Amino acid sequence: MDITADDLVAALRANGLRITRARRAVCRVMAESHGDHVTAADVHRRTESVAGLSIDQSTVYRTLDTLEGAGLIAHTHVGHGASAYHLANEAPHQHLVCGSCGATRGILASDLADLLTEITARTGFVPDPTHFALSGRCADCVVAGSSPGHSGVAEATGDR
Amino acid sequence: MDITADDLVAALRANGLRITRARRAVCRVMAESHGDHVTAADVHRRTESVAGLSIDQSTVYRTLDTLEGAGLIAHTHVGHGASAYHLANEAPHQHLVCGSCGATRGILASDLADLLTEITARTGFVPDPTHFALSGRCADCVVAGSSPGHSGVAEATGDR
DNA sequence: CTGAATGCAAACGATTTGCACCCAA
DNA sequence: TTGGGTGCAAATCGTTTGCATTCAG
Repeated sequence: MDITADDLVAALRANGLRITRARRAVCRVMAESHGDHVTAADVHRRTESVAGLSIDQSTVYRTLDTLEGAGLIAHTHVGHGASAYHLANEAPHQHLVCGSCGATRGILASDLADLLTEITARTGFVPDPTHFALSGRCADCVVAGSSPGHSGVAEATGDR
Repeated sequence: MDITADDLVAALRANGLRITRARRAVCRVMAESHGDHVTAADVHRRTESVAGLSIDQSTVYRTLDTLEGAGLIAHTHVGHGASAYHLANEAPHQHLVCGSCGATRGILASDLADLLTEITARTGFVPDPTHFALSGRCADCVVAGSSPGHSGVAEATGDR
């Protein structure tokens, strides 16, 4: 059930959108990115290597936007830096970003169902865990790193 | 136990840092901001009205950075836009940002303890709920707005 | 007196936008 | 043919940085 570039293109066509070289290239990159998160810059870079053609960065943004509008991809704010785009058919997951080493891992939203329900129960707010990352410290850094909880001084969170 | 501008200044002095007009002004603004989140731009604007003196935006950033380094304030990434600074003595809270109306509210981190513990248990990852906001839909927008979960198309999250 | 802080201006990365040109339908 | 897409360049927003000047200690 992996989505292919053709699936994406077909979906665009179905939405009455035009199929251009640039869109084909971005669809291809996104389909092949399958599984990991790519930034707009990544997509731009990859269209060159994958499709061997140079499309403008602004076109990449516009195309990603179009794909997102069509519900084919989604993006997540992984902290400070650039947004991460991924296929919309991936299982919804919360991104966990380590403030110390920068590592990113995901946890299935379904595994957080209880938590999310609790937030809703308590506040009426319905969280969308997929859209913003959650910062913290990964297991490795917790073990290796300076333990938090010292002189009442805020812990550096790794971003800037 | 509200922190005053003098407390902040004293803390800076205790850290061996110099007390300047700019720092005094930022301390005052932060102390008075007590309770809400202010952006660097807010601070800049308020130093003008509150202290009647114009300090450079870069100095505001540097000073906020200094205060943060001293553990006196902290900042949160409330989505797409500018970071929100607040006094470090506030109870740790997770920010909830409504993707529809932009409203922000907080939920005490202590209320999420179970959830956070669960994430750690499952992944080894120790989340810091204070540093990134969580997006979703506030109670009002859930009632009023289009219900999520339609044709498999990703829901607009309100940012861009 | 001396280095830590400042102001200024310029540079930054991510993203958006205006506009003339071009090509998919 | 025609307007939806594109490339290009310039603008935006939030933030940082280099450098000469200033001032707190």
